[in-house]
This record gives sequence, C-alpha cells and structure tokens, in this order.
Amino acid sequence: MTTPADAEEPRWLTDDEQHAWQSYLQANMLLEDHLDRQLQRDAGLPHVYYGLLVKLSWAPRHRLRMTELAAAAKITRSRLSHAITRLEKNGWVRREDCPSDKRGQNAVLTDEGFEVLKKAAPGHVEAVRAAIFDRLTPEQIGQFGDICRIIADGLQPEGADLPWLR
Amino acid sequence: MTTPADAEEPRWLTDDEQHAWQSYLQANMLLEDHLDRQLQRDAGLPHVYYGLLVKLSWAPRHRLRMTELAAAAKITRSRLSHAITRLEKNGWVRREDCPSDKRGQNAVLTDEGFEVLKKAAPGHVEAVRAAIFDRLTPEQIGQFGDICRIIADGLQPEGADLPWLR
DNA sequence: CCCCAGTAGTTTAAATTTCAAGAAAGGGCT
DNA sequence: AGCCCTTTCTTGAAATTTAAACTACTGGGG
Repeated sequence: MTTPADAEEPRWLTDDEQHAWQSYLQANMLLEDHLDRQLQRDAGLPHVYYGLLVKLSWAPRHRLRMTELAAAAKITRSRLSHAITRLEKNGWVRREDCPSDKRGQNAVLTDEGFEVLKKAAPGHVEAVRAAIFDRLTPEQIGQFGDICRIIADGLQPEGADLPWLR
Repeated sequence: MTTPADAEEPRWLTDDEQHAWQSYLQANMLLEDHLDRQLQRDAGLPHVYYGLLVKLSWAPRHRLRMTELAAAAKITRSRLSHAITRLEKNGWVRREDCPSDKRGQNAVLTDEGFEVLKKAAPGHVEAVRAAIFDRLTPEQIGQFGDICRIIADGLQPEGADLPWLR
C-alpha cells in the first residue's frame, strides 16, 4: 500500500545538499553586500548597474536595445527601464531611438560612462579576485564555472540567448 | 625600470575566471528571481523573508535575538527590523522583550508562521532541487558546497559565528 | 485598408532595501 | 553616583525593485 500521490513525503535535501545550499545562500548574501558597498563607495553605483555598463561596453558601438540588454543582464525590462533612467541622470548612459523600429530604444554608453567604468574596473576586479578567485585553486575555478553554467542554463528560457553577448 | 605602484596594470581575470564569474552572476540573478517568484506565488513572501522563518524554526524555542537572526541570515539589523515588522503584520512572527537585556528583542515564530513554513517548504525544496541538485552529480554537489563555504568564510567577519545556528 | 494579437518599452504605485541618524540601555571607569 | 563609550534596535527618508497597467508600434490576416 502506497501513500496517495498528493501526500508524498517531499524529497528533502540530504546533509550534503543542505550544507551546499546554506553555504551558497551565505556566500551570496555576503558577496552581493560586499560588492555593492565596494562599488557604491568607489564608483557611486550598485553592482547591477555596474553590470549594465559592462554589458554596454562589450556591445558593438557601445549600444544595445533595451530588451537585449535586459536579457543579457538577466533582469526584467521594467527594472532596466528604471535603471537606465537613473544612469541617464548621471550622464553615464543615453537613450536613443531605434531607426528600424519606432518602438525600440537603444541604451548607449556615453564617453563619460565609459570613463567611469574604466576608472572603477580595476578596483572591482581586485575585490572580486580577493573574494573569490584568489581563494580557489585553478581546478576549483573550473568546477565553479561549470556548476554555475549548469544552473544558469537550467533556468534559462529556451533560445533566449543573444548571440552577440555571452 | 618598473611602472609606479599606483599605475600597475590590474590583474584582470583570466578566461576561465571570467567565464566562471559571468556564469555565477547569471545563475545568481536567474535563481534569485526564480525562487522569489516561486515563494511569492506559493507562500506570499520573498525568499529572504522565508529564510528568516527557517532560521527561527531551527532555533531553540523558535526564537532568536534580532542581532543573532540578522547575523545568521547575513543581513543588516536595519533590514531585519523592517522585515520583522512586515512579518509581524502577517502574524507569522511576534516581537518579545528580552528578559535579561532591556535593549533586546526576540523575534518569535508564531504557530501560524510555523504552519505557513510547513506548508511552503515542500514546494520550495522541490524548486531548489529542480534548479540545482537534480542537475548536479554528487561529486559536483560536494565541490559546490566547498567552494561556496570558502567564499562565505572569506567574507565573514572573524568570530561572527553564532554557535547555535549553522 | 482595417483589425488584432503580440512586442517594446514606460509608468505608476506598492514593497523592499539602503543609508544615516537617533533613542534607550548596558558596562566600565572614577 | 556620574561620565563616557558601546551595543541593540528602531525610525524616516531616499533609492531600488516588483507587479501590473498602459501607450505606441509591428506584423499578419482578412
């Protein structure tokens, strides 16, 4: 005699899984907090906003359609819209109409924004390095990347990739 | 002739490191978003708030000093204060004066809050499992836990641990 | 051409988080 | 006791994020 399907005992996490999960949650909280403060102090913007400038700097002609930028950064269009409004006030980014589609907008990294990025990048890389990569073996770095990729891919809507950004 | 110290070329990330870092950032964004939506839909609270209920449920007598709970959850006391105010409005948590220290407050998980937690836990565990552990080999789970622990420990203020929570 | 479902992006309000400041109590010192 | 510094927690305002509604445009049929 088996238990009814809707009363199945859930598959709780094993000890190893529980340990990994709690460690991840802690690492995450601490890291996000740490990097947010570092960037807020040194560059005057939160980590996610910095990430937007980075994506733009990688794109051809330093510009990207709003939807593409949102997809690259894994944030909602609404959130991006607010963020760009703020970055525009700072003069780091500029909005530009898309010629081919009247609905579209391009977010363009300004020269000033690019300067801010170049100024902030070394300190940020150093912070990331100190928090993560200087503490891991090359083997662990490989494992970390592989594992994160698996998780990210699993949560990714099919074919949601933008070829020109990785 | 060497470059002046303050003009050193920063140690940029290697390709492997860059790959790992971008993968992590994406996994993180997608995961946080996914779990926030799952819990908001199924239990009516964000992931961090759920985490607070979990910590309380693990504590003896289902209660914890504010500072201890904040440390366990790796959030600021200010953030916790606001969060508890909200959870209190929902009736999931109750504030209680600390007998031994008149400055202190205990956050206490109410019976109702515990019920909410028990109701939400299976679905949440399932979501975590589907997003992470069902996609990794046992070996990778071990690696993931080890790596996250190293990162978390590196960002942890010395001796900030609370013995009664892990 | 007109209609219509879908897409791009914005906007509003509500919720959450951050930041800086502040109230209250503890604890050591003289 | 009185003073000083620290710890605990809260508060209020500003910044950011979320959720849902909304405008404008596209593209495909009839």
